[in-house]
Amino acid sequence: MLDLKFIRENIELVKEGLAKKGEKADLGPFLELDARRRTVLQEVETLKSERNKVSEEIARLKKEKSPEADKKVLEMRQVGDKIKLLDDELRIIEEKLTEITLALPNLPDPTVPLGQSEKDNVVEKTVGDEKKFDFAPQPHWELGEKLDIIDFERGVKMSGTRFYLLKGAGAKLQRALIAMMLDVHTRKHGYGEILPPYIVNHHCLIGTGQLPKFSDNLYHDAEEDFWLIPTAEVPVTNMYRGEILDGSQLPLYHVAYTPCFRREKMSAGKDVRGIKRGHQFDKVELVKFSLPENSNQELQKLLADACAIPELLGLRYRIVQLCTADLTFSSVKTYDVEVWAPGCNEWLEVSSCSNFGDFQARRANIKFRREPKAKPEFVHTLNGSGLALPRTMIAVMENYQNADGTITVPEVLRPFMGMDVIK
RNA sequence: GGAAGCGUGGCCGAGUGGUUGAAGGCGGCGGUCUUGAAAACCGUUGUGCCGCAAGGCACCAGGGGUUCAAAUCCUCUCGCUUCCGCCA
Repeated sequence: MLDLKFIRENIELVKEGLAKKGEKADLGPFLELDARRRTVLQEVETLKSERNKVSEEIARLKKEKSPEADKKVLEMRQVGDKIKLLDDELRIIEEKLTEITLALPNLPDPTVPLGQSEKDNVVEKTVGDEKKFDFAPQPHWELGEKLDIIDFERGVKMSGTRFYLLKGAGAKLQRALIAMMLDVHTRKHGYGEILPPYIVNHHCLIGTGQLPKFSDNLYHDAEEDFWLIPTAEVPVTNMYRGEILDGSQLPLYHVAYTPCFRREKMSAGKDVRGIKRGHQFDKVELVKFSLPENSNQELQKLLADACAIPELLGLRYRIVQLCTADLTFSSVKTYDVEVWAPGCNEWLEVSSCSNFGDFQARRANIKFRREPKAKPEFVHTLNGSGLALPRTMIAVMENYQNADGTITVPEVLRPFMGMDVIK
C-alpha cells in the first residue's frame, strides 16, 4: 500500500511509477476523495470537540441541579445527529479510499530496467556449464514414471489434473532436498527456522498483497475466514503484523518450509506436462525484515543465499532481473533464479527474490523503533524462495540422469538419502 | 459441538455511565546520590489521524447500537480459561 500523503504530494511520480508497471490507474477519484475526506474530518472533529466540552459542562450543571442542563442536552442531541451523518459519510469515503489504495501496486525501484513484458527481463549472469550427454536426455516425467518415483495417474485419480504423488526414492529425494536447504540456510546463512500455519485469515493475505486483487488464485474455506497459503511468505511476513520491533534486532532472517496451494486459474493450459506447475507444491522460503536504508543490500545477500543451493547441487543456473512490467504487484525490485533442465530443454524459475520496500509493512503495519523512544517507522520486507521443490527436483533428475534411465544422487544429498543412485 | 467465566497500556492490575488516555505496581529511559554499581529518591515512559501552528479527534479484543456523555449498558463476532462431549 502506498502512503496517502505520499500519493497526494507526489501524484506525477506515482502515475509514472504505475505506468512503468503497465498499470493505467486514474487517480482523479483518489484525489477527490482524499480532499473530501479531510474536509469532512475537520468538520466532524470540530463538532466532536464541542460536544466533548458541553458534555463536561452538562455533568457539572447536573451536579448543581441547574435547569440549564436539560437545555444543553437538547442542543447536543442535534449536534449528535449532525455528527452521525458526517461520520457515516466519512466511513464511506474511507472505505472507497482503502479500496483504491489496496488495489494500487507498488512502485518500481528507479534502478529496475524498463520493459514492456517478460521479454525485456535482463539475464545478469549464467553460472556453470551445460552438461554434455552422449544420449538424448529424457524429460523428468518419463524418468519419473519409469523409475516409479512420480505417479501422475493416481494423483489425477485422487485429486484431479495438476496433482501427482512422489513415491519411494522420489519422496525421499524431495525430503532430502528440503532438509539440505533448511540446514544450509539455518546453519550457514543465519536464518531462524519457522514452521507456520498453512491456513491463514484474510488479514494476512491483505498484508502481503494477495488480497483483495488476486483472490482468484487462492483456495479458501467457503464458511470460515480460512485461506490456504500460496507461499510461506504470507504467514512468515505476517508473524509481526501490527507489531513494533526493536530496531536493534534488525535485520531479522526467517526460513520456512511449507506446502503452497494455488488455483492456477490464470495459467490454465500452461505447463501442463510433468511437475512444473501444480496446485500443491513444496517450497523453502526465505523472509527478511530490514532497516529501510539496507533493504537493497539485503536483497543482494538474499539472492546469494538462494543461489547457494543450485551451487551446492552442481546445477547450471542464471540470474534474471525482472523488468518493470514483469514485477509482481508488491515488488520494488526482483531477481529470478533459473536452473537449466536438459530434459524439458528450458530454464526453470526456482526462486524469485524481491524487495517490497515498505509496501507490505504498511499493509500489515509492521514497524520498528531505531531508539527506545524514537518514532516508529515501517520496516522493509523481502523474500525469496530457497528454493521451490518441484522445479529443483526436475533439474536434479534431468541433469543427473544416466543413459540407463537411473539417476545419480548429487553428492550433497547422499547423507540425507542413504543411497548413491536412484534405480 | 454444549455450558460457565473472562478479554484494560511492554507486563501485572484498579476502574460498572460524567476532568479516565485511563489509579497503583513492575519493567524501560533520564537525573540526584556514589570511586563505580546496587539501594533510595525525583522526573519521564502508547499509537494513529487532521492541522503551518496552537491545538483537536480517535483508540480499554473487533464490529454495530443506546446516550448530551461509554472502558463502564445492549448486541454480534473473534480469542482465552475451566467443565462436558469428541479426537491425533
